Amino acid sequence: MYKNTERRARLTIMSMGKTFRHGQILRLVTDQRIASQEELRRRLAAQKLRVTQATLSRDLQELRLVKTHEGYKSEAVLPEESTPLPPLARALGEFLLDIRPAENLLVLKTPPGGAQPLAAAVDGAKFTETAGTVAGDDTVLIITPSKRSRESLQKKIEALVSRPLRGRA
Amino acid sequence: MYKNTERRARLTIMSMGKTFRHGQILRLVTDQRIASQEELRRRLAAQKLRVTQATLSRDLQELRLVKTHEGYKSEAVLPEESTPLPPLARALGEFLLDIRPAENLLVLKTPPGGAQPLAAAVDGAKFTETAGTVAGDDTVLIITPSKRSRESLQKKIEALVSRPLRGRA
DNA sequence: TATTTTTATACATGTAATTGCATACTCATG
DNA sequence: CATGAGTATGCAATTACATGTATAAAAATA
Repeated sequence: MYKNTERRARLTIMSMGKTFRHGQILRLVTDQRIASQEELRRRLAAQKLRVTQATLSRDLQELRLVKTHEGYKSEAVLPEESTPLPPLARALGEFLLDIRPAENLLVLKTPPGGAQPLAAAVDGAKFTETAGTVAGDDTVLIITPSKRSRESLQKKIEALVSRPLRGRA
Repeated sequence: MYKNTERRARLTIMSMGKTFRHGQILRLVTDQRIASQEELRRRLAAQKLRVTQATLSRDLQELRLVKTHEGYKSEAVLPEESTPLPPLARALGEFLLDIRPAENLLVLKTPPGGAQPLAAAVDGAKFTETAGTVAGDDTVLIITPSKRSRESLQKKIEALVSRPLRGRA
């Protein structure tokens, strides 16, 4: 199912609520501590997504989120707190040519063909500041919610660049 | 109604139908020369997949396979041709995972590969607020002239998402 | 262990998706 | 322009989904 659960979103108006809701659940769950399905229900309701606890129980199951002492987490990332930086540091070292801030945007320049892999690495790092990334051939555009968050992100990236990768950061 | 055992079981049954058939069609079509839907029907029937020509006509359309002098081919590898634009509401339902406002930009997140079709649908809607759109793999960036216009556009999109076209719980 | 809180499920219901059938449409030929 | 092969589509029956309600099961607490 979903995408089959997997990959393919169902083409239905009905699932419109479901697909988006799943995305929201993932977002809520990853940046804050949701202690119960009831709490999650309230959070969603606060943004006009009104469903019952029963539905959330099913959603969490489909999303394979499990409850831990710190809220719901993806079972996949449970084993170990992923390694966000190494891949990014390497990608930056290999591709980054320039960093150009622009208000709430951060533009990364690379040699031709380097944008996609670098963008993938940036995505993989899952910075909380990034609202999204778009990559062309030699340019990666990172969108952040505000100028402030862009500055924060920029510092992190610059730190990775100036200090070549070494063991875990 | 059937006795539901488990949600996953149903899904499996479902995908065994259409999804599996689609996979078989792709396989057959890529290694041999299928000259007609009737021939395809016979080939599938030979492996216990019995459906009518009408169904195959629909399948081929969904798989975006077009007929050429050498049988059915994926349109993707053929000279470009515009794909019918899915209505925005439908595209949103199928792909939209999250909406992230950022100053005068609106970032729409989708599952991998969903950005292009969703962006096409957004373009098709011809909102007066959009100055332009850019799409990567799983991110659609909509640029608007101002924060104000972004807010306006955001509301319109949110309305399409949270409120199904036809009444529903 | 009893009580309360939280999560999972059987069931019913409303919708949407899938598919076969019959038939219309298309296009190349004679 | 009639014919026939091949393809598309309106309609109806069937099947599958999503979700709420009510309630059971499980977990946490007292």
